Amino acid sequence: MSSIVSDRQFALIDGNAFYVSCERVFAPRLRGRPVVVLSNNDGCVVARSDEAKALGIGMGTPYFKIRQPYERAGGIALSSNYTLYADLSSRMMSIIGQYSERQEIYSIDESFLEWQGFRHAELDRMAFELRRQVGQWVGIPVGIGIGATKTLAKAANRLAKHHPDFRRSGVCNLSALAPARLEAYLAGIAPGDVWGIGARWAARLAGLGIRSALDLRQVDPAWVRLHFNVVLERIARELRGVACLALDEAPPPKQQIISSRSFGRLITALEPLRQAVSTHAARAAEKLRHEAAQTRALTVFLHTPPFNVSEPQYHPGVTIRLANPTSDTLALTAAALRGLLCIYQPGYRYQKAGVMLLDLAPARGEQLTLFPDDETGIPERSSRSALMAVMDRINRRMGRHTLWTAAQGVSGSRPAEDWRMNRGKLTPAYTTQWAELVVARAI
DNA sequence: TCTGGGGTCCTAGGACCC
DNA sequence: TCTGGGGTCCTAGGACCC
Repeated sequence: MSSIVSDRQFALIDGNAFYVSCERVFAPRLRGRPVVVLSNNDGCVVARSDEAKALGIGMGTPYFKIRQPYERAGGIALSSNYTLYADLSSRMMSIIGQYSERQEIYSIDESFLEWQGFRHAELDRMAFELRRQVGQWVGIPVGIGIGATKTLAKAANRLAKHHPDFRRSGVCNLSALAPARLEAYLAGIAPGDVWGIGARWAARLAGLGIRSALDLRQVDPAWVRLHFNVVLERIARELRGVACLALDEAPPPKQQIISSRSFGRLITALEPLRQAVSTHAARAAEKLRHEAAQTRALTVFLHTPPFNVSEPQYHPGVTIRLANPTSDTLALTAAALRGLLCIYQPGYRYQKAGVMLLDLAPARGEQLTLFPDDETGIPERSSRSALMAVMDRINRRMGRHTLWTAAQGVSGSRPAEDWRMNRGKLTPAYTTQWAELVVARAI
């Protein structure tokens, strides 16, 4: 078997409990202990170490619900340190990229590779070497799954992490297995654990007698199309080894950009909402320029807390069309603040605000109207884009809060951020701030 | 007291066009 | 006796992902 040269194979490489592993690189005291990383505002659990999983901590659990027993059991909780995770991610991804001409970076901790024309023994050897190298160079443990389709590679990755036959090596190559063994492993995977199948579909599938990935592989794809849709049909075909999902090497241009945050406390007054909306407009505009794109429409929205039924609920949103496509922070801020005035109602306690940019287009070759609108007078366009370029450069070089708009508010030498989120358990920016580097001392 | 943020794809139905 | 056919665009809603 292992001497046969394979046709195209997909590998899925991902970091185990990635955020927790990033934290452990620089804080050895976290090793061997239950550790969770919390979402923004220290709200929900978004990453768990094996030890935390063993305590029964579920993914997405609101932290306040488990905090007391968890901490009593010696558990540690940390705020999300995205600066650190993004930096370690890019180091990990560049190592992974050395192992194939074709790589898709699928998320902050997951990457697909495509391999063609290798013997299975060579595939396995490369996978082991990759795993060893990422472990040694970045300090992140990874799991690797190999299969004939992306969906099978995902399933293999799951087995590499959870199944006793593969957990020790951390590598699972489903394509190298005899059909009967492959089917035996697929029989042990619940439909809801297959990539692309969520809780809703899993429940409906169970009602129709589909109780494993193997069952789904064996039903007629046309039947799946009839009872569900083309998305699930593709998943069923992929489980049969028919590749329906291609490797996406270059991410397609974004279709929308969102910036939003829950507040650290509920807010009723207009001024802090203006500051928050201005900050979201500025962040969204910065992302837009990073994409080399412009927008022709922007939505502003507010939310009252969705979980407290005794409070009056209100979640308005308004979309503002722009006469000229733009990526100018000042123009987008002005439009967003106009939108805020349309939807703001006093008397509610707001929990969240955000700005979405829709209808994006590449920055070059845009259609201008004959008539400049108030915020982006055509004669000023080129000096405005030069201003934005300078602002982005300064903020990249000197730090995020070096230049900002007055509408974001001022508090000392920073934006006001009265609405700032809670991040009480934040670890240092170990790899991106000189002042926060780890110092090793000889004893 | 305390429940994240940022995305994608597909479908159905209505408006509108030639 | 009896009202075409084919197409696009937009929106809302539903499902999923990490």
